[in-house]
Amino acid sequence: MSLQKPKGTSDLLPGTVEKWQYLEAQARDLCRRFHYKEVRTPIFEHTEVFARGVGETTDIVQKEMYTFNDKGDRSITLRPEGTAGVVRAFVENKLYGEPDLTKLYYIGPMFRYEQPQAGRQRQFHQFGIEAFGAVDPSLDAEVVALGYTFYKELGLKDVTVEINSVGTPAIREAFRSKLQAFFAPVKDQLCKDCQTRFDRNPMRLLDCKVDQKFCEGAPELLEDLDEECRTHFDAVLGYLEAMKIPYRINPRLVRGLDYYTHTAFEYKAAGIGAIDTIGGGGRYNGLVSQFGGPDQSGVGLGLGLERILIVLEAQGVDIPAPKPLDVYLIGLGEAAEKEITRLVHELRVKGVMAEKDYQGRKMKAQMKSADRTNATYVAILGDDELARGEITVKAMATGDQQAVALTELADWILKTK
RNA sequence: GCGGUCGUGGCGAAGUGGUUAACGCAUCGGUUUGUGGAUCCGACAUUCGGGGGUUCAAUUCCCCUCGACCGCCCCA
Repeated sequence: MSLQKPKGTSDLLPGTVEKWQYLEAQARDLCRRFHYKEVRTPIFEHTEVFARGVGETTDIVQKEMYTFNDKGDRSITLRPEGTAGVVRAFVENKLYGEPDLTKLYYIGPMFRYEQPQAGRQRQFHQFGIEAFGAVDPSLDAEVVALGYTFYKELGLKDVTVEINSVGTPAIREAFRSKLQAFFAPVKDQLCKDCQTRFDRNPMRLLDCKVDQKFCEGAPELLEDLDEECRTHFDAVLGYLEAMKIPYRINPRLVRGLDYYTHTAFEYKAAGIGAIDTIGGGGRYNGLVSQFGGPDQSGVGLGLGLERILIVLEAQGVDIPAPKPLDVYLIGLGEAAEKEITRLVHELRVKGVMAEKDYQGRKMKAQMKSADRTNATYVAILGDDELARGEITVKAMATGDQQAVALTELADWILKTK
């Protein structure tokens, strides 16, 4: 069948969207308290934004972007991550001119052309934040803390924060050569992937699962940090401790995006098959100027919403159920059914969640329907009630029934809620 | 991009080279001419992801394709 959703995408149907709405509501409230404001940037950008922003050598840019030419022959790319677009918007709109820090958040879809698997889709969703304008390590810590708090408040258990300092581009460059020198003698013995990593991204060698035996005694980036980096990193850790955010230093943590400087971190949790990263972020001090803005710094994070949902499910954490239907109206006979159509509208306008039958089904079927819908009340209107200007209201949980004046039904229901 | 498993009604799931494709759940109707969550009875796939091939005959065998799930690379 050709009329199916593109590979790696999904339809979020009723029953599931409520969970998304809950996640989004939690994220918005969290950001309100941390004083981050929402920003909505385009879902597609000029390819340059990501190619230059994320880094030409990254996997994202090299093989995962949804890129196409539009009718004006411009190269357009569906955003594979959130930071580059937000930085672009920050610079383009000259938000750096504001007297205070710019603290932004976004929630929305991202796109990467990859083979789907557990916790990985071609269209997925991220909740992310970006804070511009301060190099203060307390801001790094705040960003880490916000993500951690988000997980905590959702009820996620056993989330680990891994953190590292990736220094400055100059330090990384030097470290890169040092690593290559270290691995050069055994280069031929490395796995196929590592042979290519050797040239492209030697820091990834340290992460390799098969070549761990060659990693012993390898140089560590943390040891090569200069005074400034070291001080910054220690300060970040100090603030995390002050906020009681547990963390684990992972000296081999490298992120898949080129723009990070100083702080880099990831959140990990079990339960998504082979994948354990549920979010990550870091500081990016050169990115704003690279986009043509002033020399302002930034820190941010991105959290995968699908992955959170998977882990919540795996851990058996309940998400609050949406409110049930207030009342299901049943009309018996032509006159009563007509009145029900008017009444259901009146109730809705007055703020009651109300539903009725549209298929001329028997009363029994309508009762079943009301039961299935989890309606709090069923209101039954027949000729006799209609004549008296009343309606029979039944509480589904207890089975209790009573007559309520038609004119007072809305208030009666609202009062009992 | 590469590798593995799989694709039967709304859902779950059996099945076989051959005249009517089990069963369970759900749904609808009846048992109960105005009362749900129980019982019993009945109804419900010209069709087995799509295309092509082999065959007298294919849902069952072969090829291609699309998709799902899982894994590698990498990440959310």
